Amino acid sequence: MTAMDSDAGKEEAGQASFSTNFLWDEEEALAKANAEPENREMAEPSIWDVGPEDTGEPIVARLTPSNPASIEELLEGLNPAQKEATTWVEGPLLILAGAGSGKTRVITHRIAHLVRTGAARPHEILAITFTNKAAKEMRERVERLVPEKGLWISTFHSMCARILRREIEVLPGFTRDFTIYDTSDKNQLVKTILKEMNYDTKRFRPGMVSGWISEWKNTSWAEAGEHSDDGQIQGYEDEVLVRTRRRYDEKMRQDNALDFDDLLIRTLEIFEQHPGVRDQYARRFRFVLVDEYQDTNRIQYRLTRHLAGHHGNLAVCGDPDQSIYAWRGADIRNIMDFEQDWPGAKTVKLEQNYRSTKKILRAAQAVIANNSERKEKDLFTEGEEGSDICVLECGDENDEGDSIAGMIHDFKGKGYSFGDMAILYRVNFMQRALERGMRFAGVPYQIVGGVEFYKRREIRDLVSYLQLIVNPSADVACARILNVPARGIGAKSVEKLSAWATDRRVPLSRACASKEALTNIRGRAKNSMASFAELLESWLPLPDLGASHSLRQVIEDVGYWRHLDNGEPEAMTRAENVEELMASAENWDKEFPKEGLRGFLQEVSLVSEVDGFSSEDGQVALMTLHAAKGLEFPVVFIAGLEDELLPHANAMLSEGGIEEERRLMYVGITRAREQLVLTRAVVRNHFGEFISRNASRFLDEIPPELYGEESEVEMMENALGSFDDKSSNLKVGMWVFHDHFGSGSIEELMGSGPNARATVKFDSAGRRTLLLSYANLKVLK
DNA sequence: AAGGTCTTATTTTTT
DNA sequence: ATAAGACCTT
Repeated sequence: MTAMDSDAGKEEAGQASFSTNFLWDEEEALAKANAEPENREMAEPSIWDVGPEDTGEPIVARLTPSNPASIEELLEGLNPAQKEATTWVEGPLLILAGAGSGKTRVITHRIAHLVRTGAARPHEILAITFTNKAAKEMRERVERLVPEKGLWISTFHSMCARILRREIEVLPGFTRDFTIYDTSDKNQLVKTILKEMNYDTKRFRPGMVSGWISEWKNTSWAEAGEHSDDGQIQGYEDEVLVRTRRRYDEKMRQDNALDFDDLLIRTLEIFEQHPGVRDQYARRFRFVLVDEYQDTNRIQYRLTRHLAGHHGNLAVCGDPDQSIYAWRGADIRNIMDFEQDWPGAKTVKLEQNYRSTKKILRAAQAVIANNSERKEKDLFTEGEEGSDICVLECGDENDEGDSIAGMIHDFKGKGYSFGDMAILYRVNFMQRALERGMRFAGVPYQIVGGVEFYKRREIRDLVSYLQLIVNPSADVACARILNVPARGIGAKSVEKLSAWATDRRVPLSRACASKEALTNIRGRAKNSMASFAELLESWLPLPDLGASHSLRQVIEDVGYWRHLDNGEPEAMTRAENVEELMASAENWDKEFPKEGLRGFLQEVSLVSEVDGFSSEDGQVALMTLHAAKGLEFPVVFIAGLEDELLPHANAMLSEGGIEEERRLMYVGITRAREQLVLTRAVVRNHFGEFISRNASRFLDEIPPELYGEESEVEMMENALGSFDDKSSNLKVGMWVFHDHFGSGSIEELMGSGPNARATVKFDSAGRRTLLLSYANLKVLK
């Protein structure tokens, strides 16, 4: 409480010092921190605990390597640049790490070096990664070098969630039992609000509005704060958006809920309004590391600033050429301007690539060289020349899947294992056809990301129950399961209940327990709501009894098994998923017995399935190019190399869009160690329509001498086979009929054999280019 | 209130 | 092509 009280009058000061001078006045900060006695009770250590405070002794005084030999050993096998980055102790450090240059190795060794030299105790180190998977991997690798526990290795989001669990109660309305709303919870809430405010949900689609809210938070809020849109509402659309957003924020507070953006924003708010709280963390983390720094946004930048600004012991690591999240607010300036931002910064470039063959690296560099705004770097490898890059031109998306599966079997025969290979693609919908190809050819595969486990209906239902148990204000969760399993509570009844609750600013779950709220509701719905309230009441002790106990209780009390056993074909899978959730809850209780249900829910909200990916499973990995960041595979396929797919059509609309797509291509190519296969489909089924597209411009950017001769051959072989040559009897100017597009005239004929295409001007469907083997055109004379 | 059929939008990328 | 939503019937 002391922190809050003494900070109350410092709001202005906190803001001012932020905008004028980022680096804190050290003495002032320390004096402030020391004036606030630490009176938080430290219960038994748990993963959320902040741990012992820094004693304030200078770092140099600590440099007492207990075992110089162990440091020698640590640095063995590092190249000079890697060694330099590893052993740099104090002050800002920028590590510009090209793809495959041993970046993770440097980070983990750097952490080990800090600990082994005595410069830092493990709990004084904060390492931030981009995904939970990367965090997990880094933790494992560090643990091999530093057995001590207590390091914080997490994503920005997990770190903030963790801080907020302790600190959020300084913000009015929130309690530490807050719920994390994910994207679909958020969409659900936005939709409810749009309806409540009588806006047209067709014109203002919930997904689009919540996207806008997110963008607003990461730009306007980040620049100008809470009131940045005051007085500048222009036109109806603006008004709808702004009013919806305000209601959304209000509702989030009522629900005691935070979305992904809020996790960062609220933490920042606390840091800025309550410097005392911030100081505790800033003093504790004497060394801060941020990985994938090129993909951090302005809010994350400011958080970093708050944590490391005091001592300046900040090491960031990244590669501007791999910045692929500008669409999500990542700001390349963070890394580009690092040296100006942090005076006296040391810069180390890691330019030796240890991953890919010469040919693969050359291809990657040839592509990325087409980007204009770059920080020059000279990536090189002493590795082998390697195999040619293979380009496969396929008939359609199924053909693409089959061809890739075929090549996977070929590679398997050449000594690669399935787990050595990955198929990357730009958009998730491509997954389906590729999956089909794998299944057809008996290739074992795993999808990384995509439709996530926690998004499945049965999982969401049960998680919603648990969320509601911990946080009775979580209306989105409540609305979701009020009638699951079916209890006879229909839309009309929910509407009445929620109107009553909204009027009184009372959570839905409490409304169920109110006689008054139920007066207008009759029959079965009324009874069900009342007994639902009783059920909730009976669950009050659950949060302290562990995740798996809670889950089992819920399943039993609501008869969830019976609900699942409804004769649907998916019933089995759903039951299996529930079993899996049970298993992960049990596992959680075993691993973190102190965390209980609350910790489990946090884990569930922040950990995606990408994080569960393991390369040792002997399965081919299927994932988007974005999900592949940070990974490497001996064999990489990149599918869908078509213009408007990669680069994606939508990306071309925004400034710098093409360049970001090119970086995405670069990321894809540089995932490959030995073999790279690029595929494209001439025709692709989109929304049930066949459309043909040109080869990606990025293919032309790879020097032809890197392609093998076999590329062309494979192309023909794959495209041949099943199709007859139907081009012979067609001529320009002929009238033809197409089953889908109707009648039209041939404007142009291209290619031959299986690749023969015709551009037809249809009477109603416009001009289209069709692959003749598929189009089945009938001549009308 | 629940279950069926018809219409409609859906596809960038993710913590 | 599919899934969610609207709309209709029981």
